[in-house]
Amino acid sequence: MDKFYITTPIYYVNAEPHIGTAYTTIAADVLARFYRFGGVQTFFLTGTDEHGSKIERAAMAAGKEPEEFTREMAAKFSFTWDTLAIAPDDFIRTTEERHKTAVAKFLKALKASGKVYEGEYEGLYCVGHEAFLTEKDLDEQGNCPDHKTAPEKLKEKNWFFKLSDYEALLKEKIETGELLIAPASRRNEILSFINQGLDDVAISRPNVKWGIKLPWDESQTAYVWIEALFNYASVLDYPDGEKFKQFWPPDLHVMGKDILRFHAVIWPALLEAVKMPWPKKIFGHGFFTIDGQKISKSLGNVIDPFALAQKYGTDTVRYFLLREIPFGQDGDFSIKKLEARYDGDLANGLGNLFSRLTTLVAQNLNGEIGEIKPSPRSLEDIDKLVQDLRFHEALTRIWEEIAWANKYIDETKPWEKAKTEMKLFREVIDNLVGLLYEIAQKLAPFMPDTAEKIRSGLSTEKIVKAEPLFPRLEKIT
RNA sequence: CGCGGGAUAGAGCAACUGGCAGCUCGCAAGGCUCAUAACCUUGAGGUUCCGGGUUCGAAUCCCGGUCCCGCAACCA
Repeated sequence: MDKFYITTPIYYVNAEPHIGTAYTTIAADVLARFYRFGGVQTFFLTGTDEHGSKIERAAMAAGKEPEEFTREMAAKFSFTWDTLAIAPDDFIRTTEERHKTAVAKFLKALKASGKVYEGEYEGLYCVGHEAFLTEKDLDEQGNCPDHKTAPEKLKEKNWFFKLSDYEALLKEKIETGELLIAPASRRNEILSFINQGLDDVAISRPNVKWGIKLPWDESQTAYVWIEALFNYASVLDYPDGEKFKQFWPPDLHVMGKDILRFHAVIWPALLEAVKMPWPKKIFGHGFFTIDGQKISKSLGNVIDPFALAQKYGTDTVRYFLLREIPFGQDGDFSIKKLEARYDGDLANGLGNLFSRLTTLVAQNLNGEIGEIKPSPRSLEDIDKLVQDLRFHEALTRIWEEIAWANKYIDETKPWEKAKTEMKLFREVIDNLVGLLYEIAQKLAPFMPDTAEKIRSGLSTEKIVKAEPLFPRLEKIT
């Protein structure tokens, strides 16, 4: 592989970052770091989606102009990713000029493809919202839940994209694996969705002001989804930029399963229309429940990833999310589980092992070990697991090695050998240092800070007894 | 017959293409003293939701059922 272009979705700024968006972004960051360490030219993108009537309304509710509101929200996302040690190569906002100009070029190309036509959309229009609602939005009486009024049936003029023309092509490319959709259950879901028949989609709105105007019809703005998807190309300076030439197409789009359809159906069809290569792989991960309950604002169980990282540490949050839940499946989040992982895996496991080893070296070798010897254990299989996005298995493998090391220490009793058989003691220590150093390397994409502490702790001239990597929770709470 | 996921030890979960049913926590007994009251060993604990079928062999594949949960595109 000569390059790796990975993206998260751009997050809609009508809500603050939560545990779900953090999960997606951490997973993408782990992969980006993994490939970067492996010497692959890597481009990792995240960002914010800032147009649409919902944003207008959210800004109004906050008593702010959309520009100010979106700027503040984007900063909040960026800051949160920073505290989670997420290091994207770029952060795009759809209100930026570079995005708007790229989208305008894309829309022109789309129009020129002949796949766009004028039509009418009929839907349930709420006067209070000045927007269309879907049946799902309505309350039990069929009224708008916010305004308590019945929506009107209204027709509006839209521009449509002939998505229906791409049914056969989409099906073929997904079936042959030219477009990979993972995990397999999600792929099946998309295929059966396509088999039900695709309707054309509206790509514009006549009544939404906060958006990007259609180049050929300034009375309409581009529908946010259509425009937002294109961020993946606009960030690379589509169509002529150097980055575009180097990194297009995306190697992997990571996202929650809720928005897989947009990425696996509409997005490739749009690209086909303007003759752009398709992304290679699209992965839809699962959802969280919190203590077994669905995440919802009204239940008040929304988890703030920033606060979580503050309290438990960035690496703890990164580790927990990817270790606890098999990537691709739904899972449950709870503080209790996080603390159990912290105590069991991080403090008692990795942290304690590091303490044992550094103390042995400091006490018996005056902290001097010379060159770090190769690991006696092979950890090669872990790379493959990470490439396959099987993060929880990769971490399980690493912890098997930690367990092996603890057992090895107990069986070889180096504290006894240090008194009698110095040569054997050295051998045991060399093995342990070599292994732990390699563990740190495998761990680096997941827990960059911890990995660095271990590596630097072992590669100094004089090793000293380490400070606990993961202090006991009762001491930090 | 809208689509999908789940049901495995007291709890929480794992087991890619069928091959001795595992992990963590908890519980019981023992060991160790290098280590963050950490670590190691052993043990108890299972009808893998139910009923059929395929197979030398099924948690895994097929058929039928029960219960729980999510999603249902112009809602990002």
